[in-house]
Amino acid sequence: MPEGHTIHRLAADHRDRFGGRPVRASSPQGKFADGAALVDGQVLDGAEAHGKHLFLDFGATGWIHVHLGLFGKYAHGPGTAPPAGDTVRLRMTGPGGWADLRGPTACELITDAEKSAIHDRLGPDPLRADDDGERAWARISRSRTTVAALLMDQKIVAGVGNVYRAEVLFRHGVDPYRTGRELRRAEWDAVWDDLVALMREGVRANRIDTVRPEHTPEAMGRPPRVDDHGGEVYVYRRAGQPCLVCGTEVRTADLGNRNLFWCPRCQSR
DNA sequence: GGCCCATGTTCAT
DNA sequence: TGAACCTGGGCCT
Repeated sequence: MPEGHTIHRLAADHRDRFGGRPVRASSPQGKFADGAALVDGQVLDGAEAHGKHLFLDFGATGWIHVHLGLFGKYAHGPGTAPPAGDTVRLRMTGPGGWADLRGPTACELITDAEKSAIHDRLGPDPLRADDDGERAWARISRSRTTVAALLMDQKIVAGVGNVYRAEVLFRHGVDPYRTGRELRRAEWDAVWDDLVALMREGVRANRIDTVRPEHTPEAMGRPPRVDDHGGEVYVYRRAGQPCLVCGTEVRTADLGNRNLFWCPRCQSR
């Protein structure tokens, strides 16, 4: 489920649900038992996200660093937690409710220095207020790598995943196989600004919607489509379906072991 | 029950 | 470039 918007949303959810008060922490599955024990009873001072990394601030005790990876999921709610089962890596509870973490790639207690090292290897994040696209452009504009690959590289831009990659390139008519150095400055600026807007909306709605009102199936006089991943999108996982804008079949290809989706007509050189 | 797939990353070769 | 890791849903038998 996770691209950057999910993680920023989780940070806000943690602040709202647990912030400023002691939490109970445990690891029903056992793999984070030591870390959970250290944090148990401590006050959650804050939560922040950088790209797809979540950091829970426990002051002098350190930070819990969570990365959901491809399979990780959070479930949370008010009141009493449901039965944990044997896959909950981390359970936090407090007066505001509960949160269960399953299947993460990373769930570890880290120091300030270790946290800094993570920030240092991440590029600017469209969802972090102080970040901008300059550092990303400096690398993109020199690169012979495809724009599609560059957008997924967390050292270049933090937080973009397979859905936002496909969708933002579609929205700007950029052929995913163009190289970074073939991208014009104005195109990158527009892509970055759009990522900021799309991902902010993603945090708000807690899903990825990218289709402009004038391109919805209804507005285009086409039959309605159903997305199986919760948002309304142009090309992501729509291989073989007609492009919402031009009707050409959406294409897919393997790029670096991930599925790429694009419209060969709307996104031509 | 088994198999495939998925909005991800790291490490070994 | 490929394998490994982590979980769950959908679809097949």
